[in-house]
Amino acid sequence: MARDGKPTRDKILAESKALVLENGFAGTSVDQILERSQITKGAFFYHFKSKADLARTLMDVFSAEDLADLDNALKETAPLIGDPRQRLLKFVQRYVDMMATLEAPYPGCLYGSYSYEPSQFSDEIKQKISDAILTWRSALEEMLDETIKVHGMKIPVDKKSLSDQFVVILEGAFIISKALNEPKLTAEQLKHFKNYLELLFES
Amino acid sequence: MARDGKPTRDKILAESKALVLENGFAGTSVDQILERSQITKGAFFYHFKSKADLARTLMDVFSAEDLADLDNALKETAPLIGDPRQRLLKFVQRYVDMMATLEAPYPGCLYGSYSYEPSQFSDEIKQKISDAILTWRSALEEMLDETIKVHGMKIPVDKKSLSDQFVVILEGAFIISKALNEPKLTAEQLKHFKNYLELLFES
DNA sequence: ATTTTTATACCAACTAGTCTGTTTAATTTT
DNA sequence: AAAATTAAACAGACTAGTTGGTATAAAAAT
Repeated sequence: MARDGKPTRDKILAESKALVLENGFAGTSVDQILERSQITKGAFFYHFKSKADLARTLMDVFSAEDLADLDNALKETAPLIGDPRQRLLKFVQRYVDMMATLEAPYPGCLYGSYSYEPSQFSDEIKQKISDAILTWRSALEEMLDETIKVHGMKIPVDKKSLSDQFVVILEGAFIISKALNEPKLTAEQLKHFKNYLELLFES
Repeated sequence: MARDGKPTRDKILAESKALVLENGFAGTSVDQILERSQITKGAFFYHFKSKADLARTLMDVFSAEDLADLDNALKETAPLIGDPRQRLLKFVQRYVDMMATLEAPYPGCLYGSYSYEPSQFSDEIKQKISDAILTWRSALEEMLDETIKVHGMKIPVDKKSLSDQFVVILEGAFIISKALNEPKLTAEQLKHFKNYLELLFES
């Protein structure tokens, strides 16, 4: 048999992700990755056939984790499925709580990072980002549908764009939280989204 | 005296900004800027003493334009100062209308771009970004204060973070709009912020 | 009014160093 | 033995920045 390459590969992925969020992808050199990961060039190119291959893998891993977390949030709130309004609010609250624990601004989202240097990435990668965002849209739209069925809406608003607002606020809050160095800002912003939903679906 | 260098300088700034939003700052080479601007290296380094100098100038120009536009929006809505709720809503609607005219996703905001490769920029530049965002916060907070004095709030919410939400939604919407290639998304997202304010300050 | 000067604006070629990626041979771990 | 990794040299393209010189146009001097 042979030795296990997974720890090395995981270390490369973790350090690369952090570096990309600090420097941008184009601004991160392979040599920087080697230094942070404490590995050699041979090891890097053993695991990734190119820097572009790393970019793709980073996004694959990130989006898989992101969507797995969405899935968890849906499952955790599934018991409230009989009260869709409560379920929706609980879902949002889960992310409020998550962001409220941060002691430093969230280091950033690869969707946002990649979107600000789009020419560096292939269409395949951009498609993956788009797919992930649309998965969030669908998940929230379904919860909204159920809620509207039961409660109606205080004022008529566009359902699709309301679904998008969750991700929009997250992405925006990550940027502003970093720019102002205010770790709690993201949780506060999500709380406003929850407020908005509460006002829209008053009981 | 001598010939006028302003057109050249302006061309460099315009093309650089576009390139930075496409490739990121680190991902944009001076040679690329030369090619797009149809100038030579000598001309570039005549106008900017380094690439870092360009980064600083780009942000100076961008934030100045951004804050000038904020100032315009405040002045345009100043006649409604006697009805602070209407003024606030009109202020937001102005940006809804502006974003609704876009036929392609907004190319991006330099605050967001710079925030996703923070190591590339000096503290001075980051301070400029922070100052600009805080200026937005103050402007909205003042309008909110006046509105609350007259109308109160339907539910108690944090005023400072509510002020921030305008910029948060803009930044987030720029990213998601680009990622999904949906030009109208930004206007729709701002509309939700307006809805939220209307629900908070029902008459 | 014509020539000369001057500061600015700009160009083309060059330099020193960095970038990603390759190669090779030896070594370690299971 | 097979897989994972080190170490180091190397190539070719690209990087930011420099240099020495030239073009332009207005002002100054004649």
